[in-house]
Amino acid sequence: MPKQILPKPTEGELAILRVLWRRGASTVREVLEDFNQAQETGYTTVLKMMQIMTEKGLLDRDDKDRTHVYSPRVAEEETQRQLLGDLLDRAFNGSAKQLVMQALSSKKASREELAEIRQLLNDIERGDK
Amino acid sequence: MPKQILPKPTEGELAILRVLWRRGASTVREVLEDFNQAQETGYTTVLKMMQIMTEKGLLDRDDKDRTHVYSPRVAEEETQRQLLGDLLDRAFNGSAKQLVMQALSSKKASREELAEIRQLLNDIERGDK
DNA sequence: GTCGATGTACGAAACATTTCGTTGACAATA
DNA sequence: TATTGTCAACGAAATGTTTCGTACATCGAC
Repeated sequence: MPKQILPKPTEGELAILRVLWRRGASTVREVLEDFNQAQETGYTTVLKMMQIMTEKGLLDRDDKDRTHVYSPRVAEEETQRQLLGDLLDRAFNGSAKQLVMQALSSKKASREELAEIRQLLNDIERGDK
Repeated sequence: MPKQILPKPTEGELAILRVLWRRGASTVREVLEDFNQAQETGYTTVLKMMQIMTEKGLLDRDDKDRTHVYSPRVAEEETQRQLLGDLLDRAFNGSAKQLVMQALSSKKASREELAEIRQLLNDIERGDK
């Protein structure tokens, strides 16, 4: 039983996770200040969410000092995979191809990025199956 | 002003939309029966959701007969684009490349599908930019 | 030690989503 | 016409998420 299933983060929870992934372990105030570049949010709002996320197992909390320090308990890639897989099932009928085609055609990717994707395609075709 | 912005469908709403996209215009009971292949749901639950979706503009309702007939007001591809773009911003920091790489590496796509994707890459590289 | 700033905890309000019980209209049929 | 089944409408309960007011503890400056 290598890994427990963590709940899918809500929209607000994901916003907090993104800050922690970028900054690393942080206090509530640090997350708040990062947030408030963009939108106004109250201190206790962020605190409460991070407390709930800790209960859910999404964050770890170091409370040995008075000012607690939170860190993400889930890796960014893991969460991306989870959310993407979820969307794949719920909106794309499980068709990865459709999803990728939409992502490529409707969104901007630079020439270098396209080349990297092409390289990945090569690896996949050669590697497995 | 060619097109109004429709709200992002919730999880339950998306499930209903998928039935309608697949079946075409349907009654509440038809959607319900489609649903109940998989999970048990009450009639009034589905009815209520479809009423709300109609209010939100996600569905059209033909109520000239006693049994109303609902149809999706949003195209499947449009909604896919919307949800994918949303996820791209919220979880992938806007990097379409990262998203595509995750989708390709973690999920199954057949050889033919990979070829199609490769073709699309060609088209993109040739066509624009 | 007192005061003000900063921190956590707690509980509830505000809001959205999902679920369903009940009611009254209508229709088919016995 | 009386009964039974199907339907839409309505309202409310149950649940989950987000927001924040308040209370209380701790720390540092004075």
